[in-house]
Amino acid sequence: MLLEKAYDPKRTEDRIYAMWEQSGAFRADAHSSKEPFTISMPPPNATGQLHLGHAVMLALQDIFIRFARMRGKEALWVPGTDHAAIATENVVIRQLKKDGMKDPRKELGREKLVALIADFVEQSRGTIRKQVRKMGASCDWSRERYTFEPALNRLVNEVFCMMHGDGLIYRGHRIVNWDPGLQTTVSDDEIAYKEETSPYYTFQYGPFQISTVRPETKFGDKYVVMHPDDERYTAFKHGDTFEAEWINGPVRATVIKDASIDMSFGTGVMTITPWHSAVDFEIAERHGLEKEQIIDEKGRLLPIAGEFAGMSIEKARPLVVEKLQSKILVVKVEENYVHNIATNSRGGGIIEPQIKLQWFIDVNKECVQWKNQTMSLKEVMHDVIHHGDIAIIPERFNRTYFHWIDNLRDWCISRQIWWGHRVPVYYCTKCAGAVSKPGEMTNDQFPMTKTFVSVQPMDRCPDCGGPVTQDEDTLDTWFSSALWTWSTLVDSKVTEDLSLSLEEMLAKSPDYQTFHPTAVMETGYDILFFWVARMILMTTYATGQIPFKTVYLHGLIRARDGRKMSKSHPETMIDPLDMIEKYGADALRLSMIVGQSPGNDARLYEEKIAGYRNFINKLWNASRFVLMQCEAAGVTPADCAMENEQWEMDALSLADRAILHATELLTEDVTKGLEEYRLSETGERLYGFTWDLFCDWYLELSKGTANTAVLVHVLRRLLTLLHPYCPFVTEELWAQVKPAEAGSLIKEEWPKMHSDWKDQEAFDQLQIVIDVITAIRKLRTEQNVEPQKAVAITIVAETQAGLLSSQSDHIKRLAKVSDLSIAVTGKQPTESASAFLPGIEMYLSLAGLIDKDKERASLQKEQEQLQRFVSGIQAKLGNEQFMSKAPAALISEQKAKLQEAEEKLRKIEERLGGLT
RNA sequence: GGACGAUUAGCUCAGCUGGUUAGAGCGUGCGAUUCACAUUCGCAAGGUCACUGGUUCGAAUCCAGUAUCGUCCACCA
Repeated sequence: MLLEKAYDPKRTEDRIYAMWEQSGAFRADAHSSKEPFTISMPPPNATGQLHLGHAVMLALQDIFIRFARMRGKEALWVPGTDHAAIATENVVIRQLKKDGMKDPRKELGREKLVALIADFVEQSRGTIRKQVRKMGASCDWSRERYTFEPALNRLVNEVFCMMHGDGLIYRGHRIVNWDPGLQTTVSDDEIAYKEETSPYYTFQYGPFQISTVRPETKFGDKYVVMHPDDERYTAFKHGDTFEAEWINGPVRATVIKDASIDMSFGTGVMTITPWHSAVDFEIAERHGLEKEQIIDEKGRLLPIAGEFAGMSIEKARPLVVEKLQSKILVVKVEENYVHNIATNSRGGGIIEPQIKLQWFIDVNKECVQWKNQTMSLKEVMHDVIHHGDIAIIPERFNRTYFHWIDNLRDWCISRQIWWGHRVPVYYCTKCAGAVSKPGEMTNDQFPMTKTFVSVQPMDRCPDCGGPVTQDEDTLDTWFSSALWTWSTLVDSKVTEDLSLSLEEMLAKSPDYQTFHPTAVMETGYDILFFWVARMILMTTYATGQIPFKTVYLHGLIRARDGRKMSKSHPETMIDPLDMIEKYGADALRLSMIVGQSPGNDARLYEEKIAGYRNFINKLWNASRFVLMQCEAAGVTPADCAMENEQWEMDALSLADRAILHATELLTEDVTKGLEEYRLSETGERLYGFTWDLFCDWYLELSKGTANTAVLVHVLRRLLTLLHPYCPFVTEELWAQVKPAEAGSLIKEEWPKMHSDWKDQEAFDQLQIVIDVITAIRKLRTEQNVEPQKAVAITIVAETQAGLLSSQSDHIKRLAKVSDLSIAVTGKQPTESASAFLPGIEMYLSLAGLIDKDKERASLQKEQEQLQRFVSGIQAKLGNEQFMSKAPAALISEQKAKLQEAEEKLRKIEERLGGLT
């Protein structure tokens, strides 16, 4: 069957994908005796659209998993989606508001809103599934998971209870990042600082001058803080009080000395607002100072603001300044003060720090058993990277990771949104006022409540039988994502049995037993902290295992000009689905892999994708050529079985022996490259081999003298090696050339080396033939010989005459030579132009038409290059230090090169002398 | 303020543990259209490897510093 002239991915990809899926090729077996190899797919948001970030991750992981599968491992790639708590709730609420609802949370209530979001997710989840398939991802769909499914909820609750029991989870009044717009807390890592220019005010505050960009928070300020060593203020002692005229009348203020104050900044004095600033909060905690709330959760001023109460901060700010001005307390205003404001990276709302009662994970408490020691979560996280249990690629991210751990504060895990795993904690309404566990509450300004932490829903207080209420908060979405590598491997059925402990559930889950820890976690470096670090934290704690052995961090895909692709600049956006439609998934995959090194950003643009589309088409046409050769020879490709035939290497042509040798080398390089996760380099190697050696030389050389067995063998090998990179086209072509007994390529075994087929000498000899042909072509072009015109060539080659004679047909055909004479010795024919290779002289005879100027120019250029080279080597060899210190092999190599170059130079100079 | 990365051909990038006459793709110039492919083929032009020092027999590669760009972290009231 003859192939179409050009490859059409649209007629191939969906069909091939369906074939793979139906054949069960993606499915892994927990009871297999093969070595397991697992990847957990970072779950895309359930409501999302596939973007380039997903595309690159799918391409990389698919290469890893296909390679592992072909190498005979039990390869499992677990797909899934994320409920993306804040993001998803936002999307739905925004839509409801668009549809006319004023306050969806209030109007619908918790249950109805959550049900609506669940419906929405259910509907849109199918989109991403389809899109993942479009990329060719060979993941095991029978094991698809969802971060918010009941089984995972059970595990989330279980881990929460364990951690609470170990005192690693506590509830406390702490300063948190509050987003007044979204009405929820945000973790430290989700804060993005934005530069802003605002007026900067300096006020008189008693005997001091204090500065701020936020006058509206200053109502409750009654502490002035300065550095204990600040000589300007030695007159003031810690604890001194004084009276100051302030916004709403006189206040009594206290002097606090604290070493955290930067003396060189401004006046070196500041007032503090502990309720609305993390730094101030810490100072207040250190000195046991009072804290007062000034701004409410909606961002409005509280009664403490007096006449300003109820106003939004934006509205109050100028009015407060006005009032201070009227009291002549404004010392100066700097209009264009540049500072950073904290915003929520999801949604962009301005963050207003607040003291709130929240749930935290204690990262410093030493109570985790790890490697027979008791450590804190921080220490475990540090240990597994430090001791190489987990390797990060590229390694430099270790430093970033350690730095992050060093600065890590307790993780606030509660969120005041409804879409997510609910905090599994219950409060007795009757036992209110009683203290449940000592140390559970950290701030005794607030009343205590009897608290129960429970995996199973509770409705009665076990102590008094009174009614209980559940905690209103949900958990940070990363809490459940942090369990992903193993929670997805726990048998869903097992989680329904509430009598089982976590340990028992793990023991009863064959998938977990077989496939965890996973082999490699592949994700973008931008979520190293959010996710990778937290998986390490939670998984080591909960299961006693590391979640993965290798972390492969890919870079960001940027627009052609290096900018981040963003919705605000639609012209920079590349939609992977459009690109698949236009160029095919294989081309898109290659364009994102080759030229992209781990941890580094890479630019993508359409021409690049088109370039790889061309490559795919090249491969297609090479296969088409091989099939045509088989047809012409009356051979069925399926019957070709190089491996089973006893080939006498000597019976093969030079080109055959050389390509077999090169194919073995290629196989070695690709295998090693993929083992070492060097995907870009390996992709380039395959590209170059296919196009330059196989197509441009071997196929050309085989025209007229095709050895179909070798052709088919090399093509098969090439398809196999390329399959992880471009699975669709290779699978499609495989069907045409595969051995009769073979199945689909996805299940094919990775090639084994055949050292018998190595023949370095043949390869080197072919290289000489290639060089001769190229040199003749160059001579032709230089001498303006018309492409169709056949020429006469004389070759004088002392040692290689035999080789070149044996290949004279190839030289004649590929260099368009009609009259080729090859001799061991001889003189330059008259009326000819010359070119030289080591030990080989080539003369193009062209009676009366030789352009001597061009020949001279060409030879002179080469002469110059050679002279530079020769003098470079001579200097080296004349250097005693070099001769005594350089390795012997290098010296003899240099000597040989020198001799070769000198000889060639002599020939060129001889000829140049004859030209003048 | 701290850390990390980048700087190699017009553009986008390779170049692993120091020894190459520094590579690729795209683009450019010239030429080619029966016989796998114009999504093609042939030939060519194009680089003092950001700069300054150092280590070394030898540096694009290792070290130090400088400059420019980028990213992350911290955040100053």
